[in-house]
This record gives sequence, structure tokens and C-alpha cells, in this order.
Amino acid sequence: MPDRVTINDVAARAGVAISSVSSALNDRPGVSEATRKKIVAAAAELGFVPSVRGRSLAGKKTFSVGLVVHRDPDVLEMDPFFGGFIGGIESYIDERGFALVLHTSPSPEQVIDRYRKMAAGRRVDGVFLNELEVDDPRVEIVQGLALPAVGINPDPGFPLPSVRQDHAEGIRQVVQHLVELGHERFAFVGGPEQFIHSRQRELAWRAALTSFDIEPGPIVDGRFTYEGGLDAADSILAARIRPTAVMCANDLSAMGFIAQAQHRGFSVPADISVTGYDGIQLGGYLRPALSTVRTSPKLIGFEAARLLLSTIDGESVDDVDIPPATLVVRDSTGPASS
Amino acid sequence: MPDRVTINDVAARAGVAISSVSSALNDRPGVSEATRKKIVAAAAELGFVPSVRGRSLAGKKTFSVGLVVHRDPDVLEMDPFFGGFIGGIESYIDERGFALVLHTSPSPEQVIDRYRKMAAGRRVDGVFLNELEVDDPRVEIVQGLALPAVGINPDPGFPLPSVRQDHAEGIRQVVQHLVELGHERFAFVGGPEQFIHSRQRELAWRAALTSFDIEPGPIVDGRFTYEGGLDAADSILAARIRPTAVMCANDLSAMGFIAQAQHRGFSVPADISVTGYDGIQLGGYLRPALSTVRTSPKLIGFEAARLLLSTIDGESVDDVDIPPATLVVRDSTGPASS
DNA sequence: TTGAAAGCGATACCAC
DNA sequence: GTGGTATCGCTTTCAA
Repeated sequence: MPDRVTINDVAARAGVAISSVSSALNDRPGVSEATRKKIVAAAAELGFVPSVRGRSLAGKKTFSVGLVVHRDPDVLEMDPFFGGFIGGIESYIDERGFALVLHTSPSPEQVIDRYRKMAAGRRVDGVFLNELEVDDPRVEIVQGLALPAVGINPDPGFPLPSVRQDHAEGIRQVVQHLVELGHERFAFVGGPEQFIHSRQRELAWRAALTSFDIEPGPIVDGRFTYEGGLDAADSILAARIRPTAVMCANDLSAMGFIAQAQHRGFSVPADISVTGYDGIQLGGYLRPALSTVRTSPKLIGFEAARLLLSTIDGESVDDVDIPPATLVVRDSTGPASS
Repeated sequence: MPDRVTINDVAARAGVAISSVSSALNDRPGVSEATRKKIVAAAAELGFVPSVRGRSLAGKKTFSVGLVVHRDPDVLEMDPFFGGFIGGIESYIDERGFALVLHTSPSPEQVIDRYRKMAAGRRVDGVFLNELEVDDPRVEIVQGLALPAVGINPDPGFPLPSVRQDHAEGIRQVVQHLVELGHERFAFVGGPEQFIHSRQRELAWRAALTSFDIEPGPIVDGRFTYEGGLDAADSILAARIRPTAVMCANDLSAMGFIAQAQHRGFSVPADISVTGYDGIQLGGYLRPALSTVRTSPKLIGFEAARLLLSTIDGESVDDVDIPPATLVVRDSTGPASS
């Protein structure tokens, strides 16, 4: 492999010292305009691109941030949140010379190990903490390692800088929408209880119903998966007194729910109204198109990246609140049947 | 941020020179068993983890490989191939101390720039070339930069080490399956023509039909997207003489096709049989469940990673052939209606 | 404003 | 078998 152009080559070409090259190319003061121009020209001619290796050793930064998907790699295939989230991260860090190091971790034990290695080996300058769980062990790890980290949608009082998008408002809108359609019997299909966002959504659902003086009705686990939605539909639709409206805690389980409801001969929304939560693209293409609460994974990723890079630079940052997720009414919700 | 323990600390602790520590910890010869033990013990006590930064500067390796998703970040949300592919890469490189650097690139021009930067900045030791296009400019770039690279599903004669999974066999099986069901009028929904895998699938489809002495029938573009499938259905089902069986070049467009067919009052498979290509998980959950050709993105990722790391180590490698993608018969294909 | 030189944390070569 | 030491490419003092 041929050796690349280094800062020495540029310095030689411009007839200056490498320290001047460094200063000039990093827009630091202490270089005359004339010298700077000469240097920039020389760098351009030579096609100089600073070596990330060299600068990270000297500068004590790796210029990369880490994201660990701490579930089976298959979630990347099925969970559309990550696509948007990663896209948002990219759009911020790319321009700043940072790269995203992605890890997937099949088993929970490996997750901890990953964070430890990333931090100790100084492979990344900071990490994103997504899909937070109750008493998430990662918090202690990053704190112990003094590794900059940003939390995604944690509960209030989370000890690290965080990005949040309010879910309560959107869920309240769902309930109001369903109430206005005349629904009186409801059910909720939730996510795994160890996830904070599962709890948040269920609590918001309960609270919203309560504010309308409505009984919560059955609450079953949909596991955030398509299959979970299938199962939930079986369980909910088998009851003697069926709900006329169901909210699923994410779009994927809502898709499963609808498919199974249709399979069992129910019409959506004529027999039963169904909503999801997330706002994945696919939902808009379904028949019926899925009414849902649209979140902003891309924006969340963008803001999280901003916070993380600031934290890495040693700045103290405030938490960020993304505008609330809001109701998107499509075709899977309609007037109560009876 | 507290300074980490370095190789110097370990050397001091064990009372030896850093060079011995380096040799001992990397299982290189030239260290007595006794010394090695002392060093390993010292390293363990101190919790020493070698700095990737230091070793990459000295060792001329970054211990990371790059993947550029050279389309809009949204594809990560909609295209399930990446999840499995990335998971496969991870499962190989993780154990070898490598990390995956992921880039998304909204605009085509930026793609080239990305590769150039990754290579010139020596941020990665090698890259994956996926979704190859006809006369793909990336090939020249990596060759010019002497950047190790591995191609995914290229045509024969591709100048770089590659991983291929045969598509022809699976597609032939689709045709045979449909013919055995009595179908005589066919249509094909293809992908964007600049992609090599689009062409490969269409050619295989044509070849298979020819081998059964059947006319190809209409071939329309489904853009590999759900919406493209929707549009393709509109176009194909509006014809006076409709096909009774349709193959879509990927699952996503097949899903769109089915949804739109149903929307227009056609029953799948009673009125029209539909198959996809990819074998995404979601396909199994649809109603009707999607008949398709199952590929192995995870295995492809794994093997591609293996090739890439070998190439990086300077070994010359042979191309890898994954066992062919094969037909999965589910519910979206049935006997010809008339 | 400029340049010389000291690290950063490893690897690798070369004497001893 | 061992321990110095040059080296990788850059950032960052600190003199001049």
C-alpha cells in the first residue's frame, strides 16, 4: 500500500513547519493570512487528508461515536426505528469528521462487555444509550469509565444528557380521537416491560383514558413484534366482550394485530379500530393504512449526536426536548361499530 | 477524563520493558514463559486494554472496516437486507477486534467522496462494496487508493474478491413452481436497472421462462420499493389480458403489489399468484404469507467480512459462493385461475 | 508569526 | 531473552 501524503509533505511543499500546517488547516489563530493561503494551496495540490490515526493519538480523540444495538441482529431487520435514528446521527457527525461505530450484540451479557471494551480501548469518544431499561446497567458503566454518553428517551431525572420526545401528548390524541369516534371499550397492546419506553407508553395510555373517565380495559403484551401483535389479537378478539378500539405500543405489533384480526374475519376499522405508535413508513402503505403516532427518529438521532459531540468537547449541555410525537389519522380507525 | 493504564504502566508494574509487554500480550515469540506470565498478571491486575489509537498508528491498521449505504438514509428503515448483512459482518469482525464504521450517503456524489475520505484519512482498513452498479465508480476508487475491498454479488469477472449467492437457481424454482401450478401468463416487476442485482434477477427470470418455452410477458419497474410495487400492480392489472402469476424482484415491491391487487379487488393467490425475492421475515407474516426466494444476507455479511479481513492481512483469497437462494413456498402462490 | 521539539501509545528493530 | 529506541502522523507547548 503506497504511503499517503502526510503533514510533512505539505509542510515541505509550502516551505513552512508542520506546526504551522496544523494550525492553518485547523483554523487556529497564530498563522498569517499569507502563510495560511500558501499552506491551503499546498495541501490542496497534494490532496492532503489528515490521518485520523495520527490526530486521534495526539489529540486524544478518536473522532468516532458508538452505538450498540443491544438485541439480536435481526432487530435491525425488523425495527425501522434504527434506520431513521442512524440517519439522523450521520447527518450531524459526518460534517464534523466523526464516524459511527456500530455494534450489534446478540446476548445481553455481551452488551456490557462491548461498552467496556469500547471505552477502555478508547475506540470511541462517546456512546448513545438507546432503548433504556429500568435500572439500566450501562449508566453505571459509562459513568465509571467517564465515557461521554447521551440517553434516548429516558425518564425524568436521568443522570446523563438526554434527548426526549414527548409521547404522552400523542397518546392522549389517540384516545381523544377514538373517543370522538364513539368508542367505549378499549384495549392496549404493550411492549416488553423492562423497557422504559414500554412503560411510558402504557402509563400515558392509562392516564389518557382516566382523564376521559374510561376503564383501561385489557392490557396484553405485544412484545413490540409482528408476531406479538398476532398473538395479542388472538387473545383480545377471543374475549366475549370485545373492545372496539385497540392501541398497540408500536407499529409493528399493530401490523400483526390487524393482519390477525382480518384473518379471523374482522374488518378494520369497521369491526375494530387499531392504532400503532412510531409512524414507520410502511404503515402508510398498509390496507387499511395505519393510524398511528408519528415519532421523529431522525431528529432524535440528530439532536442526540449534537449533544454527544458537545459533551465530548467538554461542554455542559442541557437536555433536548423534541416536539411531541403527534397523531396521524389514516384508515385503521373509524366510528365505533355498536 | 482520567488517563487509562498504558503499556508503560504494565511494563513498570512487571518490571520489564514495554517491548516485552507488547510481545507477550500479542503472543509473539521472544519472551520467556516466566516473563510472559508476569506480564499477563500485571496487565490483568491493572485492567490493561491496549489503546486502539496507539496500536493503529504504530501498526498501520485502524482495526475497522467501512460500509457505505449509498442511498438515502431512509433505506435503512425500509430495506431489511442491511440488518442481516450488518449482523453477519459483526459476528465475524467482533471477535477479531475490528469494528464496523457505518456511513449513509444521501446523494450519489457524496458516496465517492466518502470512500475517498475513508481511504485517504485511513479511517478504515477496508470496505464492502454492496449494491454494485454497472460500471460502478467505486471499483476504480478503491483500486486507485489500494484500499482492500470486497464485492457483494457482482457479475462474473469482477476484479475484486467477492461473495456471491446464486440467484438463478431460486428464480428457476419459482418459474417451475408456477408452471406446475398451471400458470401460463406471467409478468415481472423488476428493480432499478443500474443495479447489477436487478439485471441479474431479470435475466434469470427471462432465462427460466425461456427454458420452459414461455413468453416473458410484461416487465415493469418496481423500483425495489413498496410504492413501486403499488404502481406496478396498477399497471399490470389494468391490462386487458392479465397475467395470472407475477414475480417481483424483491419482497418489498411484492408486498406493495399484493396490497394494491387486493385493494383493487383481486384475490391473492386465487386471482393472481405473486412471489417476491429476498426472504425478509415480514413476508412470512403477511396475509397471504409471501412465497419468495430466500437469500442469506447474514451469511453473505459473514463471508464478506472474512474475505475482507484476509485481504487486509495481505492474503490472497478466493471468491466465495454461498449456497444458492432457494424457493420458499407460502400462501401467495396457488393454482392458475383460468 | 514561526519553527523546533516533546509527547500520544503502541509496534518493531536492534543491540546487548 | 531482554531492554532501549526509532517510528507512525499529528497536536501542542514553548522559544526564537
